[in-house]
Amino acid sequence: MGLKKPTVRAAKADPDKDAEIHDAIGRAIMEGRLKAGTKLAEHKLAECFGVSRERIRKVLHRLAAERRIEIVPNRGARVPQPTVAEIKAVYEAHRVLEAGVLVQLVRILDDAILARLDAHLAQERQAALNGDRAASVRLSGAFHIHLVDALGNAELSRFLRDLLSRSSVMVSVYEPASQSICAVEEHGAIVEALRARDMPSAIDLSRHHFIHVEQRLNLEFKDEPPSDLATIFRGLRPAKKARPSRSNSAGRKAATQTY
Amino acid sequence: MGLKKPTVRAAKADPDKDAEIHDAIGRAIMEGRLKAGTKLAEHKLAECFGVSRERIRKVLHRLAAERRIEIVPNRGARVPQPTVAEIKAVYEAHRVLEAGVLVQLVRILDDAILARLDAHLAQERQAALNGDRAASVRLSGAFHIHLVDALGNAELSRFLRDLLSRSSVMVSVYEPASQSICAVEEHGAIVEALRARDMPSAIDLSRHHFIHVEQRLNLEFKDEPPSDLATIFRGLRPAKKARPSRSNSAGRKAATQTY
DNA sequence: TTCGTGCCAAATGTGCACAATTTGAAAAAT
DNA sequence: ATTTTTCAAATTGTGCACATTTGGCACGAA
Repeated sequence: MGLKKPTVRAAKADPDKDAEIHDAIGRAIMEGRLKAGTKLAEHKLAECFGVSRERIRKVLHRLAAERRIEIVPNRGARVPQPTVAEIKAVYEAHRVLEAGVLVQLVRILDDAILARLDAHLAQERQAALNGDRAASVRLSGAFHIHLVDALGNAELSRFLRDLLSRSSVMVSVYEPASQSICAVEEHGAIVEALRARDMPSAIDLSRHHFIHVEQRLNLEFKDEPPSDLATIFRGLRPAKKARPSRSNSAGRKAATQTY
Repeated sequence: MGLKKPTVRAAKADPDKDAEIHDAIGRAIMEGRLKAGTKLAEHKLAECFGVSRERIRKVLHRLAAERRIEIVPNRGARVPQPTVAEIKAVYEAHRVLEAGVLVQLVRILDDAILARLDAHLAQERQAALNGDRAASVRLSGAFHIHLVDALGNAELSRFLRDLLSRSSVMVSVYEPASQSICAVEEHGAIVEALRARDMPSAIDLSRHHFIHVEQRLNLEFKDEPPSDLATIFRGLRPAKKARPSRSNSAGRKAATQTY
């Protein structure tokens, strides 16, 4: 068909195609394009991505193992619709984890780590000054990732990412009062407490920070209509009749969570 | 047992057969019967359990998603052989998590929780008095589970269980100096600090407790021959030619981890 | 109208056959 | 003797066909 094909007979043996689809669905959930409660029918997705049904099936089960979708036997997969209690549990888990992280961080803190955190804060402040809301949201979440990653512990980093990927689903159900710009200086205060090796203060600041974030959530239930799969995953099919359309329209809307 | 069969024609539609196999393999890893590095061939396992290969395949991929085995494409599944660095990371993660748990636990602590912890300590002391080593080991691990579960947070509880299931693989590779009876009174000291709402002490006691546990690990590499699948999963096959052999020889050797 | 019953379309679960890849070892070459 | 090449057996990956289950719709009775 085209001039250049990575494999002459692309029909078989695609080692990272699975990952591609996995990411596509995962991102669609993260970014709120797939509304909570939407059914993920196997053969519809297979059609959307132009692959066989079993490949979709495998990806779906993997996503379920990661708790990013829900599968009930014989009834298919859906985007989860978390309850208020579950949301609070995720935020609490993040809060508890971060307290432990801060305890350890005070012990191993060095100038390099502080420098990285300072650099990140500078970025956050700059974004706030520029009024760049998308960047603010992104950087605000990244702050907490920086904290865990500073410990260099793969287990802890992975757990935090799990929590973040789950909380992103939640903000699409219980929409946050998004006008409140994330409190950059709350992050700054935590870093200052760290610099002073003041562990109790750091923990307390972190705790209150999370309480503020939680308060911003609007716990009114938002019942949105399910999404249309074909619309969402447009342009990802490996070129059947329509052109591949280089300009991927996905990724426009950034994640809405605010930390 | 043999008189009643749940489904007369068990050939199809077995909703919890998957879980059964998943648990069987999972436990075999946890209890150290499956040595690190052992290859988990799909065909052999299918034969062992008397089911089709795809069922095994599904279970294997689920175990891989839970990070309890490793699957490399086209090369099959193996029981992981964690490095020293990975082991230390798991222990550190547990330590960091428990610090955060203690911070929160001091805040929400009430008499009911303290009573449960006291009851558990009584069990631990009793087991130590009786010289019941198996019970000591089991209860010693359960103590930390009690701590997280006291928060009533499903996310945190699940994460801790993940960590425990992974560290159990590790002790089978790097054998602990098992003669050292687990320090019951280190657990007791943590509870006392909690009772006094002395958060810094509780964290410090927990930290040192983990350091002691880590020191008990013999980080000399132990290269054991791979296990024989047919031997390990004997008596689980749904009776083909050989007798079901009611006396299950498995489960003799308890988990060896010591907290 | 409302509830119960039964049937049919659609979606999910599973076994099987075949394709593709790895591996181990024998054979060939340096 | 050591390295490279080749090939076959074994193992994993995948598409397809079919079995099973679910959910809704029509139909009829209270």
